Amino acid sequence: MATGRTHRPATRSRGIPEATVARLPLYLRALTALSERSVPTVSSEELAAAAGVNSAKLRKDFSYLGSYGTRGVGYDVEYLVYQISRELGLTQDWPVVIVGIGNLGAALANYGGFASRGFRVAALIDADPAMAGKPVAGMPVQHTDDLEKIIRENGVSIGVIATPAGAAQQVSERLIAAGVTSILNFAPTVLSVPDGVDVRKVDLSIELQILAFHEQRKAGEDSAAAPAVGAVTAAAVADAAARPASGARKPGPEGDVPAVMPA
Amino acid sequence: MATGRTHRPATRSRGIPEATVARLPLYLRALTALSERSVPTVSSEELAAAAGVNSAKLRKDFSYLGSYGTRGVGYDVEYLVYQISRELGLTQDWPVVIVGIGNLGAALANYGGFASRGFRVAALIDADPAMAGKPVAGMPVQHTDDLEKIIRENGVSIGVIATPAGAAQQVSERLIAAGVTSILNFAPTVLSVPDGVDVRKVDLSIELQILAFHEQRKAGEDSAAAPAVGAVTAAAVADAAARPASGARKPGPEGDVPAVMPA
DNA sequence: TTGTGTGAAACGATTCACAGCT
DNA sequence: AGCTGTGAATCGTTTCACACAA
Repeated sequence: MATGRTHRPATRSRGIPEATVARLPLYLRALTALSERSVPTVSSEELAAAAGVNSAKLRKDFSYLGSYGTRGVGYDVEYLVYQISRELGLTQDWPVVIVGIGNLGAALANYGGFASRGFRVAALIDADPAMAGKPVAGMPVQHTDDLEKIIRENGVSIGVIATPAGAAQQVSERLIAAGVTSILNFAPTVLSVPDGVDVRKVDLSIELQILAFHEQRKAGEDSAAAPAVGAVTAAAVADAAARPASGARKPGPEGDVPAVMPA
Repeated sequence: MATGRTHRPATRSRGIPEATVARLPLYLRALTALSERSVPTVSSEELAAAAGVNSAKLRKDFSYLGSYGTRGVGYDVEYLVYQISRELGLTQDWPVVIVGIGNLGAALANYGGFASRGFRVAALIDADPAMAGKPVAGMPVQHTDDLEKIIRENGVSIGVIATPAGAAQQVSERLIAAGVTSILNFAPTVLSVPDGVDVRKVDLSIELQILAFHEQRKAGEDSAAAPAVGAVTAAAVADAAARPASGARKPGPEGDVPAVMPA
């Protein structure tokens, strides 16, 4: 999961729970697919299946938006598409800049999913002068020097950071100073930003680590108390030693092998 | 946030809460940085700041792993790095395949964050025969025909899907049939998989939509009851009309403009 | 004295189960 | 008869606040 930064504490009585907001895009996608197949109505059961959630949750989610269904019938697809779009703010145009046009930045620039939903890539920005002017996704890459100007002239309020970790904090500061108030961060760093700025983080390696945790559990279960552990990385074995100097220490729940991971 | 699929219901008394698991990689990264600067110990306060969480949460999280700190002092960095790595299963080697070598797949293949943490890209797989043999990230792309063989020969249990949406479900079925039990899905589709298989989803456009929601709120607040809405997309205006046929209907909490979004 | 470890309280999200509308 | 909308019960997560160990 991408980790969100603290939001306004949902004081406003009309507040939609954060967990619900995070699912609206999911419903929207399922509804859009139905709409394309010209399906006029769906039941909460059907739509929930398409979105991969259970129907009680979906109905509760929709209840925060208002009463958009018809008892005994279901939801009108087109109407619901519009209501959710409006709630998410997708009925307006969001110009976005992508900073850091490496492999990932280029992938993002080419990603069709943005353009199709109210987002418009207003500019691609990179710090490498050699990149300047080169076309990526049919658009010339611009140099970081012009970042502030680009943000202001295009009225950009959402920035995407796809730079190396080292540059991310500084880039975020420049974006924010120029007027950006929402950031999607792909760099593996914790950004520190002023209040009022939203940051969401997408971290590829964190997702894999979470999978590894569950994967490890499965392996451990399949073979009860058996050995079953896969090959240990060379680095982990090589770099043994390090352990706190102090004396008695409760062992971890699963043994206490001294070693250190690569990094 | 990436959306996780249902996991085993944490019955096992020794179960670590899912929310905690999701933060361990964050702590690990912060600790690794400290380790590189040869910092010997950290307090929960310092580490929490570095990881972007509050210290009570961090201490509670660590308490699920065991008692690895020293009262009055803090945590031993190296020791904690090892304990968390072990808990996450990163002391073993995880071969991973990436299926779908487009822009995003190539970006993932080149992403250094994998290799550095127990993950090894075992193979790159693509359905396009023209890609076969081409080197990406120093590795020849292999054809989908050999998918099963590759999975088996390398003992791969984690697969990354970076194909177009249309191909994702079928790819996931082949991966699973060949022995994969964890999938990281970048395609914008809900995968349906058998019990026992973990799926995590990363969806770029969903993250942006969540940001747009909050961004919209900010705009609405700044200008009280003023107009303040940005330019409406041409498509949204063009495609008015559609609305459920039925009569009386409670209006949504925020008006009831008839229109439909692009898609 | 300092900072961990943890019960207990507060909060938020999910699920249940059914009243009520169509 | 069928399916939504929603209070109430449940479950998981976060925060509080302080006893206790170094």
